[in-house]
Amino acid sequence: MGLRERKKRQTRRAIAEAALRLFAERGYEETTIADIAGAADVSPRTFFSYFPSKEDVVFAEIDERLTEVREGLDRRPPEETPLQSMRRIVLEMIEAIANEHGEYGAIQVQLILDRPSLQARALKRMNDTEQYVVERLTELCPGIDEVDAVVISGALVGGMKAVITHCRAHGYAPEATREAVDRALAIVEHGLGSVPVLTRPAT
Amino acid sequence: MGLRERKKRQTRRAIAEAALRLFAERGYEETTIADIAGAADVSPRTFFSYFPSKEDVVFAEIDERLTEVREGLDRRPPEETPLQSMRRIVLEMIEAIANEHGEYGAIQVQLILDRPSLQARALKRMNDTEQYVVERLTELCPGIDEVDAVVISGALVGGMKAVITHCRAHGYAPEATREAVDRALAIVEHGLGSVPVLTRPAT
DNA sequence: GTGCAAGTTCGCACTGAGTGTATATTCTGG
DNA sequence: CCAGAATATACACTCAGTGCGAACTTGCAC
Repeated sequence: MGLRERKKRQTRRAIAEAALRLFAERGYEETTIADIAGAADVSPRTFFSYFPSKEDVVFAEIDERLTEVREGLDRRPPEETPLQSMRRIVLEMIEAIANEHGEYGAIQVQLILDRPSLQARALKRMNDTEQYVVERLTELCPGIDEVDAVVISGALVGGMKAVITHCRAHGYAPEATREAVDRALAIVEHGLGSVPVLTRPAT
Repeated sequence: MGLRERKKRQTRRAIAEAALRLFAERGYEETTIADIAGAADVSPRTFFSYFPSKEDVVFAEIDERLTEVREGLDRRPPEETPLQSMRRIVLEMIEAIANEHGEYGAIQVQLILDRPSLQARALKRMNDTEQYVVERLTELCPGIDEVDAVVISGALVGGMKAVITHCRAHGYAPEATREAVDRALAIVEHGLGSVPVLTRPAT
């Protein structure tokens, strides 16, 4: 790897870290591109050759994580059922998020949860992942009904979302996480019919 | 209702229609706030006292629709099970969308599907609805597990999303729609276990 | 009607995100 | 060391969105 590419990585990292640090210190809206560029020792214009927008810098790492999820889906051993794959990947992802806690990961999540516009972008990414799951699913199970595939994918990703939310609220204790994942997947597998309160009229 | 309020409604409508028309004619990015204001015969500054942003004008009607869904949830007869309520509300909503087809409804959906940033906002709204369903659910079924509630809500709204997507792709034929809704809800109710391809290893 | 208070529109000046472009700087391969 | 490519930067620009104060319209009391 040449000097050129190394420097590029370095600059990208410098910008991302400066941005996250400033966002944490003084807030997202209160930080301008000029501030970030100044802190990272580049020109404001250069910021945009590394990140297409101010929002994207928040998602830099998260995108890498989502790429890993996709790769995990692609690499799944053939003897696994789709549900087993999902369980494995979700657990891996939660663990990765939990481990990242010391760095800027927590700040990112905090930012995304606070700013509605960032929330919207995060949901878009989730949705893109959902689309990807649909594609893989139709590829994996030829002849599967289209509605089935979309609903299944939605339920799986929805469950993942639920677990992440739950874990953030209750810390990342490993057994509790595993429990939540299993509980979510049980519903996805056996249906809401297994939740009694839903099948009888409730006032 | 006084003259003041009538005029306000009128202006709001004029702005929204001018905006949608221009978006359809020359594209979203190619239309500036100044263009819209000019077409609606108001000052650019006035636009922002009716809509907080350019994006929001696209969602004006859709927000009303979502409000209706919430109201439908609030008004549900006590003898219905939550699943039955959901089926009813989804069918009502699809029908409303289908009827709106003659007006600017189609343009709105087209815009949202094309522009990623609008897509993100639409997903945010879906997610807010999901939150609302969770709240109603915990209110309706005291003592329900938190993970359960989030997964259930995610699956229901995911199913709704699936049906809307499916209907857009295949037209809004009433029986086909009902079929898709029932298919989606069947999966949600009885679980993925009822879809054979998922429970055995598939390559 | 007249006048006053409240609501509404508008013009103006401003900030900040993001883009196009031309110029300088830095790296790479020979 | 040099030619050419990649990268960084300065500059000028568009557009979304905000704050503010002045002008105007409406509702209401007298």
